[in-house]
Amino acid sequence: MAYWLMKSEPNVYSWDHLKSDGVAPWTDVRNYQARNHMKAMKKGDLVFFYHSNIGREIVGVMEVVREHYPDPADPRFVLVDVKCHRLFKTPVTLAMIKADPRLQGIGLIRQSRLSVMPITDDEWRIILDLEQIK
DNA sequence: GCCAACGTTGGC
DNA sequence: GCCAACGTTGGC
Repeated sequence: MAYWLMKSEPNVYSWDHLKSDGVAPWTDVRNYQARNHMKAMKKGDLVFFYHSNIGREIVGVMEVVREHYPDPADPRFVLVDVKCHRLFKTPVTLAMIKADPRLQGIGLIRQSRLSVMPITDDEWRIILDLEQIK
């Protein structure tokens, strides 16, 4: 199983929106690198939900329930369907991630504009640790 | 194919 | 509101 992180501005589409939608397509990715990551996602993969701009924190974990299919709004890009898996007890903030020497290689820091990125097993475990610590 | 101009993302 | 990073566009 692989791990990922996807960003959304919570005033546009937040964790609570997904929670009330149940299963929903992840829309509006218009970057080829991000799209390629979406194409690599498999059913059952887990995905950190990051609130960008407002909050700047990982709020929970989603699960991929449908693998990539063409975006009807622009067939050059794709959608995946996701659902909420588990809400964090406390969000893991960007500040916490930046302050952790073990997470300096994470895409969230290295490629701050990328909205869909892979997360290594180590990074995944460290972030779950940070959730417990706070 | 290069690169300047421009637009977007997202942290601060 | 500013700006750094970086992707895209279009002229040549």
